[in-house]
Amino acid sequence: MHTHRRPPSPLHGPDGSPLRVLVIDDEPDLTEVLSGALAGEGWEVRSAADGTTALALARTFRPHAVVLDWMLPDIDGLQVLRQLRQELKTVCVLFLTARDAVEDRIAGITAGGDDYVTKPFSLEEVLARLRGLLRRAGMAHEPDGDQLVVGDLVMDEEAREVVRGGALIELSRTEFELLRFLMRNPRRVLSKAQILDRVWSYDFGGRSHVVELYISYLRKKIDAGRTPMIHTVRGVGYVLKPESS
Amino acid sequence: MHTHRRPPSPLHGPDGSPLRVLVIDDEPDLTEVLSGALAGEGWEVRSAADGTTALALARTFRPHAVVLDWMLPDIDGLQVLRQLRQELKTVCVLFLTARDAVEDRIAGITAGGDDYVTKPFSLEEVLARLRGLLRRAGMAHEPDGDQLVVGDLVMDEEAREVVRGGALIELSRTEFELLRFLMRNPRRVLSKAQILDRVWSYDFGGRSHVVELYISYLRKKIDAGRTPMIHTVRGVGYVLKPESS
DNA sequence: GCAACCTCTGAAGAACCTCTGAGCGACGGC
DNA sequence: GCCGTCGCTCAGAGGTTCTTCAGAGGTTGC
Repeated sequence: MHTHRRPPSPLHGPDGSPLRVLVIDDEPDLTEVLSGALAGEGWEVRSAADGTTALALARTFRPHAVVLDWMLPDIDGLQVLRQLRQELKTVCVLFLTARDAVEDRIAGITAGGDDYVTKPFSLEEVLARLRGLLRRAGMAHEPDGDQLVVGDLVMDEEAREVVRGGALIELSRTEFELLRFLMRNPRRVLSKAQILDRVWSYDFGGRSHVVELYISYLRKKIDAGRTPMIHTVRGVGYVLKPESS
Repeated sequence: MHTHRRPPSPLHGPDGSPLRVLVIDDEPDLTEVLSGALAGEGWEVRSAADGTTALALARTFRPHAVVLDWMLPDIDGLQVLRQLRQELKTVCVLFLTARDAVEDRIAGITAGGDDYVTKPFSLEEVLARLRGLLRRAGMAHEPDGDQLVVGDLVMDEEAREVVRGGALIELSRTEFELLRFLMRNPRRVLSKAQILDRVWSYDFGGRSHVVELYISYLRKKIDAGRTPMIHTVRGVGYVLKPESS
């Protein structure tokens, strides 16, 4: 299911070992999906459903990154964070929180280099944030920094800027995430289901043609009056590729 | 080019070794956040929760700078300072004190080149003070001195002066710190949470739209009638960037 | 103690984004 | 070629997010 990306090339940390991530969440479905996606990106994944198990596991697994649900059955998220920090000196933590739990004071989290994502989130968002954390922590993920390039189309993820042939292109949030997903998988046909799974939040009941709609928005902004880069593969999905092929 | 990319790059002292800072504070949350932020700026960080531990640690760790809470469970801050001074000849000390605590006594101390910040403080404030101390002590932090430049916008941190296109701009304290944070991260989208975590004090329960408000103040002063440099990225945050993109 | 200034709150309105439904067009099989 | 299916796009409702105003309360400096 999650086989996009050159499948089994594991990511590597600065020490040469493959990058390890620990997913801590008590909703089995969510854990499943997250783990799958992360594994598909080349991470070595483990998961735990509560804080105690997680901490025990972390001791031997020694993850480079942790995806941590703020609400756990046993221990509170901040506690887990502190413990983790104490035992592993360099670890990046990405929190998952309910939208209105932000008020519960996650203050200071982002200042310490960590980050958080509010539910419901899209996989793209989680993966992107994680990449950002890693990059900032110096465990280079992609060597070429935060520039995504396909043909004359360039995306700067940090600045959230997209440029084609020198012209700056304004994108909405969803448009941006869709394009990012396409650009991360150039020359590869992505099905609408795949796109929906990655770009839209996991609880989206999408019955309608959202993907087509947003593809059409993107085309208007990106392909407008130029040689098109977004191609439809009838009955299968869409591909993004530079003209030359 | 000019951009200060988030350093995985450690800071370096005059002797070439990475800059070391020791955080001495007995509130775990605060220590956590401070350490995280400092590490994120490229410091090598250690922390201690009381004076005795701190002094022992300092002996082997030999920090270039120390962030020291005035109120410690065991020894009094002044004592610690004296001891530190005796064992490390060149060390910069930044005190953390309660607002109404013994300002006069501390005033004497700062004469020695050290500095202090009163609680509750913002991370920006602590980090900036620390940079100032280092610079004054000759352990150059940023080679280009204390000028922040983004496009035609210039900030002199020491003088607390901001100029755009030749015109001097008056800013309140919060406005200044917000702008400084933006200017330290040009062309990079900062989320409201990040801004809140850095610019507002750590104990701020901020429920309302303070960030938006202050962004609007800044815009009125900085972008007024010019090509805007502060841009909203809907659903994500704000970016500061010079026009030429 | 007063004036000047600053910070934050609440609320209202504006701007913007997302998704739905529907109609039309394009493609491919027969 | 004709028809059915699949894909494209329009227009708009509804929701979310941003902006700004006006003012209360606090702080600072005189």
